[in-house]
Amino acid sequence: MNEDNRTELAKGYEHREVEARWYPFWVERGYFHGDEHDRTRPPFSIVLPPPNVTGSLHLGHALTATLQDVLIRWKKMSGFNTLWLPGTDHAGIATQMIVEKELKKTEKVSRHDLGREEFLKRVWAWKEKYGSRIGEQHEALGASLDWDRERFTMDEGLSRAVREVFVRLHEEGLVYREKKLINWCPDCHTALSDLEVEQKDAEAGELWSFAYPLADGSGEIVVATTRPETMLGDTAVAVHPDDERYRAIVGKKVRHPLTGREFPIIADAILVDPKFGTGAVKVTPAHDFNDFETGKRHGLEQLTVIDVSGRMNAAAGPVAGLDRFDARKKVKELVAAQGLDRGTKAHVLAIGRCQRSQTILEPLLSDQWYVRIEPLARPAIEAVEQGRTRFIPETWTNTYMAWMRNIHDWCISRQLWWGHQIPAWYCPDGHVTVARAAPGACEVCGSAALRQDEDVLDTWFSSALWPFSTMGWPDRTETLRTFYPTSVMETGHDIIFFWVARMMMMGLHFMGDVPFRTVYLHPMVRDERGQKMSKTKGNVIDPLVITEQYGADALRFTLAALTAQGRDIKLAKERIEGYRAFANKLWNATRFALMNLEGFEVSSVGSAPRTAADRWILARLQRAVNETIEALEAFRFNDAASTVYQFVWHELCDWYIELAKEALYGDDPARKRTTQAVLVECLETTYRLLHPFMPFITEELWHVVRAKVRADGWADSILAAPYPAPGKLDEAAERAFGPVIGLVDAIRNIRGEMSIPFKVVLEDVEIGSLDADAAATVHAELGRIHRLANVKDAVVRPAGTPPAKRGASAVAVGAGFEVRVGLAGAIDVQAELGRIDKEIAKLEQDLAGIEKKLENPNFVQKAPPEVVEKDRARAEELREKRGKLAAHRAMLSDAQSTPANDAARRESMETNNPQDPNQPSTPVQTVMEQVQQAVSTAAEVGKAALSAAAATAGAAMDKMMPERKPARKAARKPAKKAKKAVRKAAPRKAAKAAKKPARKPARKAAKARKSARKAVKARKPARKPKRR
RNA sequence: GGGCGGAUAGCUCAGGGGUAGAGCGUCGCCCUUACAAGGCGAGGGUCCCAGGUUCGAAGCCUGGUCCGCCCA
Repeated sequence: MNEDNRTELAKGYEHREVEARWYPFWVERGYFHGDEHDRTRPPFSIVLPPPNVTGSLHLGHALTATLQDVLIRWKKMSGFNTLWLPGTDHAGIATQMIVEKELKKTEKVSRHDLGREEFLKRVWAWKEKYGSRIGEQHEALGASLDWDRERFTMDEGLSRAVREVFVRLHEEGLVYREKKLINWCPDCHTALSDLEVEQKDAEAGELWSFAYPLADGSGEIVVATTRPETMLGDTAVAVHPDDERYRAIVGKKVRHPLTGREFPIIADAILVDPKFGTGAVKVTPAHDFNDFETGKRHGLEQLTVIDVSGRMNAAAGPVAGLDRFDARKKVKELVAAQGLDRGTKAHVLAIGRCQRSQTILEPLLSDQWYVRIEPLARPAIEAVEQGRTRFIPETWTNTYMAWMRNIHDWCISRQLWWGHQIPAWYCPDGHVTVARAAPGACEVCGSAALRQDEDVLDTWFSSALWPFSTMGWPDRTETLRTFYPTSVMETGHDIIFFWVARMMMMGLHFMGDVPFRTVYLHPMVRDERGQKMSKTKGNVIDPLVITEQYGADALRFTLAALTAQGRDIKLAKERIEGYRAFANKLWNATRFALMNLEGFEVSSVGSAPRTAADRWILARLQRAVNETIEALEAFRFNDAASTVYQFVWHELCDWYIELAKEALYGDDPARKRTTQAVLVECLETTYRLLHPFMPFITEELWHVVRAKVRADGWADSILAAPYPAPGKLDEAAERAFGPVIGLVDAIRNIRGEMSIPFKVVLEDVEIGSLDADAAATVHAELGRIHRLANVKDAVVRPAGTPPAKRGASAVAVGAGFEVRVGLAGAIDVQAELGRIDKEIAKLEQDLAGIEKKLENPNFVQKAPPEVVEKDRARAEELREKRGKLAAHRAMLSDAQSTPANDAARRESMETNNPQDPNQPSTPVQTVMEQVQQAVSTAAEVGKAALSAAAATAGAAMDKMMPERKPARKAARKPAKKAKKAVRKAAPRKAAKAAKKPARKPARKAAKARKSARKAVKARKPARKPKRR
């Protein structure tokens, strides 16, 4: 590792080089290892939701990995004994299908050609080959997984846990085998659980009616169906018991027109809706779930007419051997031929499809294994009711509860080869022996001729055990003792039923405690058009592609920043680019620091006291730390990310680094040293704060700075360093610096509005209307103000004194300060006056709104006193500001030059030979004339620049001068900025309470304006287009 | 059919009874020696609609429209 000697950085952040360096470093030093013997630190554990072993991670997995790694790294740095346990899932159906497909393609063989044993060998080989990709992807993302504990659901240990659970549940009567109607996929040839059935959006189908003749020849009864082929399996016709139309024929028999079978007309209030169709329903107990239940109620025959492949079987008589959909047509023809067709109507219906193959499922009668779920669900409901496990976002609690309370027995057998073979053995007499290991003899008859059940268990059956099977259960391991229950289950909300609910049930049943204290369900990641990512749509993105292009830190930060509660994530590459820029920003901030830390060592703390700027940034840092931790604790990843982002970019970089240059480039060694110390403290703390989100770059920078400042006391890895601790906020320091920021903003704004380039030094600047504290701060920080606003020799008036009144100036009135920028000869006084009038009018409108509110006795009496007080203060602020502006207006008005003077000035400008505008120290008066010329010309050509061409544009300018854009809002905007500055400087609540200039009118006035606008807009034909 | 969520700036979205926010994009200026993956400044809102509660509603309640998702 060469990280310890480098003390310089490349000009831009190169993620590839940096990211390659650190993962091996962390792994080799064992930072990811959870210590099951450590009882000194509190445990914090997460089990990684195991991805499908033969799959490849997509961005949903990247989100999972990111959020969990954020939690783990944060907790680890916060002193917890962390464990993040990785692993993969054998994903029965999916994997088997992939391998079968591949075998068909490459070797042109089916699994049946190979035989079970050989096929399983192939799957294992496949797993070995592709399973490693998931590891590489996690590595690229920086996931701090404890690889020593990596597990696979088909490992011997986990398989043992599966058998143990199955056997115990069987012993307890909670696992049973029964012949019932199940969802069958004719394509995958397996049973599915209810959850694996996808109800697609309503599909267009048709409702076909036909008549069953009564067996006694006394008439007919018309029934309707969406599945004509199943009529061959009909064993009853049902009507509603209260239906007068059919009362007389209930109990009679009908004769099947195609097979001649006779079966009864029954009355059933549950199945039949008399208002639907003819009010008579055909009943097919072996091919419809409702009919199955009806059949049980009435003791009807269950006649299976469709086989496991979806073909009509021998019992289907005239259509035997046909595919079910071909049979559908044929049946209609045959029935029509007998004159019994009673018409077809279009009908929209929901069709259940196989989650894997999208094949239309067939309800099929067969022997399957089930888990009796109600006894398991009850404790899982109670645990959540009692708050032993809580859901975040909370809204998922309802979803969980609703499903748990309405849960059906779980069909767990699958007619697959890839999976945990069911530990049940059958003797020739059909007795079942369930055992942990292959039994020698049938437990009923002692027969030794045993055959193991060929089916395997639902993959989710083994996943349900994941939180404890991975920790060594059924043995009572130290790992279980230390890390169970896990702290957080973090996964997508799409598997709340499949997985979360089942883990709850199994954990409670076998461990006697919930599997996790908190369930955080994250949103789904969609593409930038909001579409779900899927292989069929081809919009699946491999995280490796993104990490390669933008860096893992950028991807991680993006995902965290977009993870707000309650909405899906639309991932756009612009967003990732933005956060890559953020990484670069931090990189360069560090680069700047390194360039200015020559000779500085952490041990050599500066002797000069900290300045207001120093105290300000440290206070802001503490606030960022507190807010980040608060957000993390509430799983508000987006808030945490944006807090750090705002601090780093808009406070540390935009302000403090610029402020620091004053001292760093100055010649006061003590001040310089203090500044260096503060800068290092800010950066170093930022790295730690940011580390969980951006592990690579923070580790890199930490090491470089550590070497530069010889901080031998720092940990060997940032991951081993403590997370920044929450602390007391220094609101006084935050507030105290407000005027400095406000002033700089105000002057910059005047520059912007008046089109004065930064390079032009402002030589006539006066600061006033400060209170005593602010005046002291401004005095002390004047050098920095000069630098940031490019001002020379600004005059600070004594506390309480406004700037001197002087014409041809722009004035900004902010919260607690007033600044006058002299622009002799550069101001269009008339326009400036107009602007001020407008501004005053606006102020008055705002003021009127507030005053009206304050005059309302209801408001004053009923609103909380602090709200009233705030409005009073606001009103006072507005009045004060209005006063100042009015004074400025009067002064300008007095100084207003006559039209003749203006003309004379223009005249002289034309004949003047302009100086080089790039001369930095050109007096403002001269430069301003050139600027004006340039701007007025440029306004026409759309490109304002101080160019020689503009300067010599000559006579054309004369016409344009009057049209020159006035310095719009020069006074108002600084106020706005000042408001922002106060916000920046003060805590949000304090900022709210602080006096601030008002921009927004009271609600009523706003409403009035709104309706006025509305009236105007109403004339426009086009309304705002609907989103989406 | 039942349930849940969403509708806020051009886009993507935070927020949530007491001054409407961010990122990106747009416009103007600037290659000011940490960063052009940058700096400075600006513009941009019927917070879906209609009622109601309240001193005060974008937020709460009721109803509606549209869009998602889940369950049957």
